[in-house]
Amino acid sequence: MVNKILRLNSRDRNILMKAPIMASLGPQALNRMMDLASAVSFEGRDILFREGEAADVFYCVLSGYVRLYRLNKDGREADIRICGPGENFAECLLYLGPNYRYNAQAAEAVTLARFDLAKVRAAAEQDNDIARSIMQSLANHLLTVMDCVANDRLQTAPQRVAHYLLNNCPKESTSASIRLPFQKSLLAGKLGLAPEALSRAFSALRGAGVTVRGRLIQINDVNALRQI
Amino acid sequence: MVNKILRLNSRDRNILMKAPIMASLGPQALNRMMDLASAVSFEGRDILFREGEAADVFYCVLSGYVRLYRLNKDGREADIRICGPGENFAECLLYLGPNYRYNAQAAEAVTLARFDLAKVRAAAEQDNDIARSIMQSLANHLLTVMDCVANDRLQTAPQRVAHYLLNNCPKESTSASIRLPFQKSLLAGKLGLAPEALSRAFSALRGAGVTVRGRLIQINDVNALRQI
DNA sequence: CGGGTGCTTGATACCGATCAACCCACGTGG
DNA sequence: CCACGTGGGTTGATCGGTATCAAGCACCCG
Repeated sequence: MVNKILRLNSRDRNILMKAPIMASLGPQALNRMMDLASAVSFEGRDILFREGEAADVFYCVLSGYVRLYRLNKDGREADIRICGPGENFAECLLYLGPNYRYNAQAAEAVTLARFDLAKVRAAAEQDNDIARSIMQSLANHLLTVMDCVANDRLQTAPQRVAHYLLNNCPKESTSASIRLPFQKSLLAGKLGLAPEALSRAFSALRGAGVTVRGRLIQINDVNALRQI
Repeated sequence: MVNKILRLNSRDRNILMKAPIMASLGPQALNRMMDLASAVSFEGRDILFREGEAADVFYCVLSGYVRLYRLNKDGREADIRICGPGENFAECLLYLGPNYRYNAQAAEAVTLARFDLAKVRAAAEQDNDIARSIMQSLANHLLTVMDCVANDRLQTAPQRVAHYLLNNCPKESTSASIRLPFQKSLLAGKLGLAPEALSRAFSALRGAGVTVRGRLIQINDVNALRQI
């Protein structure tokens, strides 16, 4: 497992500064947070941490994708969230219990910024900018996950896929083409589907003008998708 | 619709001070927040607000239960969260867009504490205690809703019910009896089930020593429930 | 060429939603 | 006191959607 902890190189620093949790900070809060960040990378399938382990750091993705998921006692997995570049996770532990509450796995090779929970907690106490940025992040994640619950409970597989596509194509366009940023099996998990169900959902959407070849998705009629 | 806005009476003040979002505050932060609170009550089935409406206040439940839910375009409803006494909701809008993101309905007669979003936001900027308390609340809700996603995706109806019962009976007990604090149909929604499915799940749990009469639930063997 | 891996397709089983009927407790009014 | 209506809950029958299992396919890379 390749996960040496390093200072951030200048390219990673640039990426990190554009991440939402950093971008809204004033200059000195930004410096303070950047000083707390270290870099770490993992290979695909590496486990970053497991549910129940002692939590001492939270992460912000610089490149690649990370899967947050739970296991039931039979060993079945359910994805809770997929985190891509600029997204942070486990920051909710800043003010909660001492253990991780889900598993995190690299879906591919990833580089991450690492933040010591205790140090960021201390920084947030002293700098309102940092506290505000954390609250924004928490509030955003909360709404995202609430959306997820509502979608799971209200939408069928083709509707979830249509919804995902609409959220990932330019607004106000009549047609669009999208390149998935990750494997279809990952998208399936994100949408709460088995890979087979995602495949069938794409077939069902062919009738609505959706063409799939590999990671490329052609949408002929965006409005037709909205009717699904 | 009975929803006159009043100063809190002394009984409501006592309840509110014990709510998690207030209980962790130091004395002057507590006073500051108590001064911002006003009281409002609704009858069962009243709508507190709808998705998309301009959001100017968030709430803390003093008595009764509130349903947060979404609609799909066919008008079907899906509950996102059920809030009981001491719980607050819509506080995530403190640092987000100007509109409510879900509907809120009184499941029965309720009394609520009302907080002006802008005033609390200003208070949080000045008082770290308040900011910390909000972060704790957000982090808690985030984990709760994440649990909800994982449970929806991993558990069958009887498992969800068993899980709910276990979370609501004293730890380390061999048997227990529970009185549901609300209607079964509300529990069904909370667990992402149709009322009929909840009813069937209870029947299925009879084999595991669960007896239901009205709102009273007898659990003969807590450990048997854990095996479900 | 051979063997992965990711994806698709088909057959089947299961779970829960839905619809409909019924039950029961309760309150109301004749 | 009883007829009636209402609301919450249960039960049964059916349907639809998705998981699961199994087989086959396409592509990449050694």
